[in-house]
Amino acid sequence: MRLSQYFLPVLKENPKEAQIASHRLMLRAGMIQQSSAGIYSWLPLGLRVLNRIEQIVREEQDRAGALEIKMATIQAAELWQESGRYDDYGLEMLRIKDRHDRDMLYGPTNEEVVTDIARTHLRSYKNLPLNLYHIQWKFRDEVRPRFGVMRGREFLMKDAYSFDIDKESARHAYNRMFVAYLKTFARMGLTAIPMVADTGPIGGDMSHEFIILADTGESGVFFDKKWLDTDMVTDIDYSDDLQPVVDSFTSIYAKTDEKHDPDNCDIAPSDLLERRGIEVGHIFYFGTKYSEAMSATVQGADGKPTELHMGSYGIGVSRLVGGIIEASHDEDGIIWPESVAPFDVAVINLKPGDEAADSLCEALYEKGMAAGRDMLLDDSNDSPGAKMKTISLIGVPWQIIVGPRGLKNDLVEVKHRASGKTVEMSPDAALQLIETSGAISID
RNA sequence: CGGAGUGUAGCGCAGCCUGGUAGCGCAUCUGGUUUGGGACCAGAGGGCCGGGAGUUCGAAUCUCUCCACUCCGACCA
Repeated sequence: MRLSQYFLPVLKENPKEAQIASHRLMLRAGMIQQSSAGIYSWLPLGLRVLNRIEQIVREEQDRAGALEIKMATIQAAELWQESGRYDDYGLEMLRIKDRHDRDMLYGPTNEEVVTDIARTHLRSYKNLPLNLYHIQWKFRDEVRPRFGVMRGREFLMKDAYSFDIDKESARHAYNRMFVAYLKTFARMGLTAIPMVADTGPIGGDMSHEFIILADTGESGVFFDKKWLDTDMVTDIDYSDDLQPVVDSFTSIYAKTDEKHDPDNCDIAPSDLLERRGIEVGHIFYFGTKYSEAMSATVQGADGKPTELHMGSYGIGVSRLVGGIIEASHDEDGIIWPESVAPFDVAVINLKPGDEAADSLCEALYEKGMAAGRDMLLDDSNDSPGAKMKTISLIGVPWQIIVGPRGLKNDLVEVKHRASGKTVEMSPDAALQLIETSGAISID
């Protein structure tokens, strides 16, 4: 992408309403624009990041054996009346009437719809296990939206729903999602700690929240300091027995403040840390709560109708955009992990109009694109200082700076955003770096 | 939903107390000069001062009333 042809409305000044870093930086980097309280439009740069995060989530769900569907945003009230939640859910649910005066709603979650799909098509235990997920916009009419996309009313969520014949089998589904979440968040460069959590209004007895640590987080959490040194990357294969992996992670103390009991906590006070955190995922098993209410049964091996055992597994996709920024930024702006960055490499032409600089930038840009990298070419006429500020603000991981200083010696400068390191190298070496971006060090 | 605030140019703000022709910085446009960390000079455009109703000769300013947004708390991917 050429910056001169892009839509990147960066702000020099801090919007007054943005109190936390991620909100402030998303507005300043031109990623989002507020539409109304807790509702945002995603501008080109923000959408790139959102899409990359969504894609990582999708890939890991697919690898874990879940199947992608897409359920509607608008749902009929009847299904919710059947489950009993139409009256329970409260004012958070946005209720709508259609032209026939039928009660509809904008889905805040999808248990009812997916259970309806399951009961329609699942007839035998031989159809199981099954895990269906979708990545769809939700609406919850929060009392107090805040922190930009971290607590919006409209938000993008991945929600998966597992169907099994019994609790033991459901436990396997739960473990697969547990491991999938470890892999998903690790790919985004996050340390997301699985914590024993309250099950909330949905109920159930097996639940973990995945929480990334941040001072601005809304959840109070208590955990063993061992977590800070725990490697969250797991390369276990789904064909292996996942229980030991899950056990090894869940054996280290970590609970949200709702579940933590200071008088009944089995680790030494000196090992216990209290912090704030951002909930980016939540998995739970809720048994037959919905299958019972909605008569979702299959025929078991004994020939008798058996209620489905279900679990649901959410990831706040749009919230992750803010969460990653909270975890990774400095005074100059965002520092994107390479896996979710909107662009891989920025080529910054500090002397546009200069024939040598122009042609070198073009060559680097074109070759980078040909190598499959997402390139951003800053071919604008902004001052050098403004260019450097903008590129740092939007957090492109690698910057190739082309200007008169280097040109004299036929060199360019390569800057690594995360480390702040800058080195001079030949254009060929820079090109090689582009092609292997992330795989080599600039030391 | 309780408490506290804010609405004036695209963004950030002043003016309001004490009523009298709408201001500043940034951004934008034109011309010129610049070019290694948010450039400089000269000029220009851009506003129903959140909406409505009052008081007044006269309202951004005073009164009432809606609306929107923000912050602090209780609730949530």
